[in-house]
Amino acid sequence: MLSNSAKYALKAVLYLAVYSSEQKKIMIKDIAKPINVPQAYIAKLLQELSKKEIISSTRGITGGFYLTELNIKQPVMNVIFAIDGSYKMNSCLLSLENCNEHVPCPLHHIAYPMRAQLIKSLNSKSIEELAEEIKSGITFLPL
Amino acid sequence: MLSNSAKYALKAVLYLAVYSSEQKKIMIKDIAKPINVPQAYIAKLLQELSKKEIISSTRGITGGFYLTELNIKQPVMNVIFAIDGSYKMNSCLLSLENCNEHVPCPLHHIAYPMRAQLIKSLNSKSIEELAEEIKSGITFLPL
DNA sequence: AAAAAAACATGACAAAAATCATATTTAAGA
DNA sequence: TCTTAAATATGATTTTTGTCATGTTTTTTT
Repeated sequence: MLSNSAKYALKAVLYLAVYSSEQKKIMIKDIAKPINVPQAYIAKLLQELSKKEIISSTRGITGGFYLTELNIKQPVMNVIFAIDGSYKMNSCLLSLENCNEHVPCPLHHIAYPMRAQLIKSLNSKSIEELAEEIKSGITFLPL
Repeated sequence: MLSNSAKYALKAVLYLAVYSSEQKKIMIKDIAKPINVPQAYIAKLLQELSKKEIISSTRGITGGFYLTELNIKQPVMNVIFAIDGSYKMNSCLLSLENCNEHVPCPLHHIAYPMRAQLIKSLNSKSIEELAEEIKSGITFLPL
């Protein structure tokens, strides 16, 4: 449903959403430690997100990763899609190609409604909204 | 959330639930084809399920796999646990060890209620109930 | 008792995912 | 313009997961 990579990417993006801005870029090494992900690994993921313009970055000294006002308004789902593609999230619980409302697999009625709801939530929640919840102590970033 | 192996196992068990009985054992080669899973692979999985007494089997000529009345009354979740263990199914969407109601991760409020609901359903639905739905054409086995 | 046909056990192999390493490019400051 | 410190690009390595192959044990039939 969600690759390890996507999970790591989400943690990093939320970290950036809380602690970075256009005026305050953050270096890869300062992201890796607090979110508890190997530096070289998260670097690769952030580069991919940057290329796809989910997040922003500048090179050179004083460079780093950050989120623009535009970046932070995006739905959380964008991060997941950028890393995993849409297949993983959208596929049926048994990974059956042709499971649908008209020809449902044995678990469809159990699993589909909840996945649909989850997808809806991830599409309607922005990165910013989640960041606000963290800032106000309603939710917590990893560890 | 669910390994490939668990998905294959579920398909096989549901196939047995629909087509087998103590009087009608089914050979591995006759299970593999209709559920569209490599024979050697599903063999290994069914042996594991048999050892853990989720399903039944007898050796020798006229042998095969089947479900007893007792086997078929089990919750669907048993199959998943037998193959994947409980961790995969129970872990938080971000796989954070210490995410819980009191210290929720940023996605907890979005994801947890749905996972809880899914787990509840998989624990309360028996293999038999799903098999009945297949028999009556409400749901469909793979392909 | 021997033969045949099934599950069972074990481990080898392959593919994918996760992780790590190295060299290159870019931007700022001296 | 040179040096430095950052992201970027590329690909190698490791680990995990999925797949396949081979031989062994068990049960029934002849």
